[in-house]
Amino acid sequence: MRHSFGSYIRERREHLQKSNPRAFTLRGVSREVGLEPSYLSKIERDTQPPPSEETIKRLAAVLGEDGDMLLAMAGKISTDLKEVICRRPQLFGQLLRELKNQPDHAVLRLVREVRDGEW
Amino acid sequence: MRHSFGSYIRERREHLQKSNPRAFTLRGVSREVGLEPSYLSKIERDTQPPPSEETIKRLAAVLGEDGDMLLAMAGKISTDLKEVICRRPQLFGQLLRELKNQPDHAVLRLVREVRDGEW
DNA sequence: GGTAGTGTGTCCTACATACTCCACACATGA
DNA sequence: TCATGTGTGGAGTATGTAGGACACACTACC
Repeated sequence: MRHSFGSYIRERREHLQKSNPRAFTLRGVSREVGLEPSYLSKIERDTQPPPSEETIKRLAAVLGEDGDMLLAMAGKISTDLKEVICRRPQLFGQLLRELKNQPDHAVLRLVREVRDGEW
Repeated sequence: MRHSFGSYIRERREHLQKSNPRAFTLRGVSREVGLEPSYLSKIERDTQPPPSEETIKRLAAVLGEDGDMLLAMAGKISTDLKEVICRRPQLFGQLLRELKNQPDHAVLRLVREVRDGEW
């Protein structure tokens, strides 16, 4: 992983700040997300571990980032995905371990297969 | 889910106890797993929430159960699977949400496809 | 030269997690 | 009858999680 959670958030926020200097200050974003500025500051500098799943999702929404990806950078998985797996743990466990070392395009092909119903 | 985590553990342990009365007492298993008997007792009666991932895995080994399944009953996912997903969160997120409502046999077919390299 | 807005440092807290420790009551066989 | 083994009850503890409160220093503006 090239970026830690915090440094990525900071980079993204500062990027957005370039085209909208007033809204995307640390204080602006923290207000929007519903956090204390000092807390977000510590998160962005990786002083503090990443926040909770819910907070990460709100943060993703405000920054226009993908929730699953941000959660992954925090080492977490969305509860709705967790439920999918927990409902059929052996089945999906097997599938995921099988796909672990497959290249992206192979997995993607599978996704399309299922979606387009080619079976 | 027909069973809670605790009641399932208890049932499985008592089943094994039938063919091996000395080894599969609550105290015997708790010693094997490395827990206090009172703690395991509370877990089996769902007084206490399920234990940690590591403990669940040791418990699964002692009881001859599938780790992923026991973890799932506790609402958890093995860290190795978590890592697989966190490495490519969007890809696997998409796949899992696509497969969420597919029947078992369809998913199983996918598993076999990948394993047998039919592509 | 105040004041408004920026990020940051330090301390604190409430709650959850993952257990242990010790005492107890009951049953069982020697 | 008494030591031994069984499950259980209640209390306590250590560590982690998820933040909040508040003061501070710097900058820019009027």
